[in-house]
Amino acid sequence: MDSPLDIEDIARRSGVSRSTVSRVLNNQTGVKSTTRERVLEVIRELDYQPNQAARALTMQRTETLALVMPVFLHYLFGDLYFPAFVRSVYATATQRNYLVTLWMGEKQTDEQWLYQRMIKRRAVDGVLIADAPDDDWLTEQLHIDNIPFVVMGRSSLNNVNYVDVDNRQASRQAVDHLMQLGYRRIGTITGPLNHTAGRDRLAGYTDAHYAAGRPLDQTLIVDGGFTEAGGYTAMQTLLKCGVDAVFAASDQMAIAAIRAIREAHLEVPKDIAVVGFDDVDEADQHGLTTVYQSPEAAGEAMTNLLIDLCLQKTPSVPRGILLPTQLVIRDSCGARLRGQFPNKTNGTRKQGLRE
Amino acid sequence: MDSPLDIEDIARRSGVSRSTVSRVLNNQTGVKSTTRERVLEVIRELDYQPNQAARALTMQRTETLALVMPVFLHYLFGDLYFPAFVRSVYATATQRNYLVTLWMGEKQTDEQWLYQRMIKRRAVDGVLIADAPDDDWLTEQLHIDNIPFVVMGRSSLNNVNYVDVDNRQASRQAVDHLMQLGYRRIGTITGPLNHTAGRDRLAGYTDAHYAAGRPLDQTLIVDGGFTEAGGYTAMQTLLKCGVDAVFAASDQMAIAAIRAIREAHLEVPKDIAVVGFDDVDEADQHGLTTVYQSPEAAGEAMTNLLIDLCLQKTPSVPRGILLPTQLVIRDSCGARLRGQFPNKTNGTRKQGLRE
DNA sequence: AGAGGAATTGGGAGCGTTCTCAATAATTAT
DNA sequence: ATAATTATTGAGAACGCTCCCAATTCCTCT
Repeated sequence: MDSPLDIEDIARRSGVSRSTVSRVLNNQTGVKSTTRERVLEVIRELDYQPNQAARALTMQRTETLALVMPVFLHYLFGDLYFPAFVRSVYATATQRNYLVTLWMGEKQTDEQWLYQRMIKRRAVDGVLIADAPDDDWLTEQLHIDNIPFVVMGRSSLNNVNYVDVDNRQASRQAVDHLMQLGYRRIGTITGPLNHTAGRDRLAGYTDAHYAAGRPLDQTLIVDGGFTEAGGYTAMQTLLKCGVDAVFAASDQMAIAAIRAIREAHLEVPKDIAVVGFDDVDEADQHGLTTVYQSPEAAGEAMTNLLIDLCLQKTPSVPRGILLPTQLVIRDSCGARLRGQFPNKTNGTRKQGLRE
Repeated sequence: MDSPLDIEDIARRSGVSRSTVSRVLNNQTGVKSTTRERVLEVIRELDYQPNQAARALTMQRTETLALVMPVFLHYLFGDLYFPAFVRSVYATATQRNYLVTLWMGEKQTDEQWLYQRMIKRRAVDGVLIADAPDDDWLTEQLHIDNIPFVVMGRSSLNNVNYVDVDNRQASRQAVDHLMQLGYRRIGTITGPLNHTAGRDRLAGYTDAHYAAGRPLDQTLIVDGGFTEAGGYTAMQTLLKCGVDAVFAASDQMAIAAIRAIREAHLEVPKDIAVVGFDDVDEADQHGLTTVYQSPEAAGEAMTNLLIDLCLQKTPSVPRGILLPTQLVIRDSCGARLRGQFPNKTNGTRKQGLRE
């Protein structure tokens, strides 16, 4: 009673061979429907499930994914993006009959250990990387060992499968929006330019200018390094150049910029309009117009892509998936002040982005 | 090259049989040290790790644990307790060479699916339950299937392995503290009494009274249901009874109580002292004296207990582990106001609790 | 040197599946 | 009715490991 059932038990009880039971289990064709019913009945009655290890051994496939998370959890769960992302990964994996194992290494040694334990031992079929570490030792290693993986965020390396939001397109849309509202001198606070997201968001800014036939003023492009402090000082620089609007490449920098503007005794959006990127939780409190990206869509896309990768053994050409975004109009861009977007779109989102 | 190495490869390369390699792998005795070195060298050189599925199949042991989390992550990660707990579980498991798979079901159907996929298929050896659900279908089922598991929080059922803080002792200590400070009429806002934590914390309150030879005034015991709203109204009730101190069975209720006190134009701690339980993040901002419990200690204890359970096949008598706590003195109890604990203990913790 | 014993080593079975292929049963066509 | 198909079923091997036990090697002691 204590030792679990095996496929032979089911075979005996239903008067067939284990081959037939196996066929029913994996619902393959070529089993007489009456037989199938009988076997299914026994399986249901005994609540039998095939042994994971045995199945993995023969099939050479564990149907389990690893999810690599940023090292520091408290940093991680500072906003609701990651929890939602993780949930989505789990939901999608579950739907496709996959298990997910969290990879949560602390020190560098843990990383090594986890690699041995999860990858080398073939405890998982593939890896989801939720953050792209700077020295992508992991990425490198996975590549060498030919293990399927998908990273979040467009990688500068090619040959890497990734899922990202369409930073360039989204940024362009944000800047277009400011232009439509009539702003003449639009500055931008960029992320670090050795970072793809930083570059892509700047590219969107320049795209908008080219498309509008406006010249690019290099003095209006200031690096904020994706940090609070960087955003603050960048804004101080921009204030000297006389801008009437600013596109910040992250909400964190945008919020710092607003602070800098207020401290210069100017008003947002009356004197200077601000648009951010990310739509973090605080964005709403600050009335920040920004670009929303869906963690659910990202998790779903990554997971589906990875599972597809795991299932086909022939290594295919790497794919990059760009997810759509949504501009969330709140107060900081001045659209409502100027009577546009009166109160129809009142700064909420999430409708329509995912169908 | 793409197909991973197997034990025979190592055997061939080092000129021994797979039995010997296996012995080296599991570092068993009875291998000549020169042979062992040679094999080890080859293993290191080829970066070989034994196949997880094959090993699990023969050993009847996956060396993987499931960690069942509360369903709603955003609720979960509202404070830093769970992240720290999860980290500790992972660290401990890693140390003992175990993998951890997150069990994160959304709907009831997911629960069923996960049970089949993880438990019935024997994908894990045991289960850690981070929250005790009301209808413990899971607990019940694990019991039936004779799967090792450990729950967080003392269960009302027996035959269950659990780890909990010593709620009773800690509460008694908190109330003792109030008594020592000279408070005469100490009320308590309890958790739900069909909840072991609720009962235990009330028991600590009564223990303190008995030990001090003080009679128990039933009107000073009010149920707050572990909720914000419950704590608030409970405090309003207590205000009518004229208390000079209150022990709330959770910080959430304590903070609500403080609000109620202030709204009655009274001061904390001058007019009424308040002590809470949990030491949530907000406790510090509110200057709340409270009982700290270590998520690291809990995670470590649970994980070690579970692994011990998994390793011995003979079902042992269920064990309950009670963890120590620490009273964190801040302002709300009035100890500092009254010149006690001047500024030596300044409301920090974590030192000394774990060694 | 030879026997006795301990230290090492290797071969075979088994863990619970799936998959291939041959065997059998059922059906259809002649 | 009988051969020719086709649908269904079962037996055996393989997946990569550990464990048991027998075989071999190496010492040690007379």
